[in-house]
Amino acid sequence: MSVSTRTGFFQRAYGIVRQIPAGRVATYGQIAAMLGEPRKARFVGFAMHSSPGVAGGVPCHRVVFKDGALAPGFAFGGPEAQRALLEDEGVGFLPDGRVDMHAFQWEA
DNA sequence: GATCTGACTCATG
DNA sequence: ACATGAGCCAGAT
Repeated sequence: MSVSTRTGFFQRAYGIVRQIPAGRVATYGQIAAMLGEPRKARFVGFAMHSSPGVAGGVPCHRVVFKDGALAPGFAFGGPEAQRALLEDEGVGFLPDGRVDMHAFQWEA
């Protein structure tokens, strides 16, 4: 039984998020789809909450809503901090305060 | 081990 | 355009 066989859905989610290059963002549903389970989009978010953090190799700040919006109130210190991190990586934001998915959504 | 909950998303009112 | 409901299923209590 390899680690992947474990229930560790979270662990697999981390694996996907870890592959998101800097200056790119992915949606929860997109990551879930990469796991082969597009219905578990919620758990991808949960995994981020429980994630070891950027220092742990999980740039959860690169994971956003399908709309390009950020998690309100649950992002590390607030969506503003998340936005700051993304902008620092070169991600552009729309006047609406959302990520420009049209230009920065990550494609495997 | 049943119940509740939830960083989502889609459909409907 | 915004609010609410429902579906999804694994983790926490």
